[in-house]
Amino acid sequence: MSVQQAPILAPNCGACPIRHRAVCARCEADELEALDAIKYYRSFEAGQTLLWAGDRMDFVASVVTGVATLTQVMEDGRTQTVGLLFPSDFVGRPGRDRAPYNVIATTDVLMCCFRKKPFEDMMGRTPHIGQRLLEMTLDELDAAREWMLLLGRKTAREKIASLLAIVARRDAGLHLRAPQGKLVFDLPLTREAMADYLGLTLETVSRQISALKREGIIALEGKRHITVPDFDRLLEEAGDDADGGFVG
Amino acid sequence: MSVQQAPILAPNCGACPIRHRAVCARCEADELEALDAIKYYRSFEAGQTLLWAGDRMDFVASVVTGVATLTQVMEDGRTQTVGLLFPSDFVGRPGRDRAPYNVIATTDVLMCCFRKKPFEDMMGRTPHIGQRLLEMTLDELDAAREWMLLLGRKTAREKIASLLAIVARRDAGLHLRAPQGKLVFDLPLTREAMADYLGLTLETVSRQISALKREGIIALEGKRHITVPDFDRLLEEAGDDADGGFVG
DNA sequence: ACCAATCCTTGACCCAGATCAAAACGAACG
DNA sequence: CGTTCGTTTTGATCTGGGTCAAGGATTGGT
Repeated sequence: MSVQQAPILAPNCGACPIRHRAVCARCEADELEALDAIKYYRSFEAGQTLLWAGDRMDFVASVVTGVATLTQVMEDGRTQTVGLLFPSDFVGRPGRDRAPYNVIATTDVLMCCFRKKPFEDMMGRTPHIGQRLLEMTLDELDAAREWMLLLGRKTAREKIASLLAIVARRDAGLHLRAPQGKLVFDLPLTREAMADYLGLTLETVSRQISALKREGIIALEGKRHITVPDFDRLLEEAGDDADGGFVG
Repeated sequence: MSVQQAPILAPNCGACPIRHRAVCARCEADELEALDAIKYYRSFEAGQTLLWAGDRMDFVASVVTGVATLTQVMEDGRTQTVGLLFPSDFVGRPGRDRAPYNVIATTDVLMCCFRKKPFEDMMGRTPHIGQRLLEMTLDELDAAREWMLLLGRKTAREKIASLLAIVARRDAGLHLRAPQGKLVFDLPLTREAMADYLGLTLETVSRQISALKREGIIALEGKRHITVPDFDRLLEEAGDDADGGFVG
């Protein structure tokens, strides 16, 4: 929770949080400066809850490094993760002041924060930030709906393959283009966190990962370090059509 | 598909599509007029596909009467509905020109359409329409995430109860407040459409509805007409906490 | 080096919901 | 009115993934 100096922020964090997701071509120098003036950093440890559902939220932020989840919990404890936050993803909603979900760091996380009031003022003055925000929200909506298909209709194996494909893509440097061929990355989630995102139990996650490994679709070294020899093959297992899913 | 004169449009359709969802307090008279000038109506029959995924979409629209679904289909035919559109709901996304999902009328539907170009121009001129659109998109995102919890973690019975609760609420006149006590409405979906939305098979949907009926939680007359003697009881079955879910 | 705490894997068994099959119910139509 | 076609219900059976239980690995603390 310590406030700290900015570390190496390229290429994910400039002054402008909007730029985190994709370059905001129309961000003017003076706008960037204005944002610069109100930003601050916070870091969190793996496993920490950054924010509880219902908490007052007086800032918006974007992830600089690490991965966090948005998670919903029923009274009886059943848990569903409804979003994954990678570096460059945005948290918080202008105009709303309560967090709707638990936000949990699944690895160590560094966030770039802006107090909400000045950020909203800023939004009012520079309309294309609002436009960019609408676009990002539409992307998230598409991602959520893609995930609904996964939760409602995919098999356990397809679910796992889909998740691996998404993490691989995001890890491989935020390109929108699907990477080809061999790919190496670290899983930023425990088996349990994967299960919560996929609507499965951790045992099923473990079994399916073992199966994919046994069949040579992935290789793993330790519990978290994954090698995908043939990314297209993985996509086939994911049951995605053609373009292989979303980027949200 | 015929273009026709405006029927009784109160309270769902004025000139301003933004007003459909909730009153847009800041819509000026001249803005409403401007929108009026570019709107037109289209009607569709139950079962008709209004729009195929991938279609070029040169308009935005809002539902005036009837219900439609947003549906995703995998190559092998597995189908998942990712959104329900009730009267006052908005379709289409400024800045994107392809429909991402099939849009299917599940009852006869009347849409109020605006050609995209003029609508976007209009948005550029009146920034609070953009703000309202962002807010509506955030609502949809919340709804999608609520549904992810349902798809990932709820039992078949809870899924059915949740869907009935949502339809009942929307049908009962678009109040945000949960209605109390007795409630009567018509299901705008076939068993199959319900199954596609809930991630179930139609047989399971049928069985669970029969079970709820047998236990007196609902009564039905014909296949579609439903009476809920005690709405709070239904909410309990839905497994929602306190406020009982979403409005999106 | 040992212990405790996490996290992960694997096995045995079970059950909610899928699948397969058939019959009942309307509504539309000659 | 009988026929047809789409929708819904119900029954019988199967199975993917959940549940329960036992051990491994890995890490960090003392």
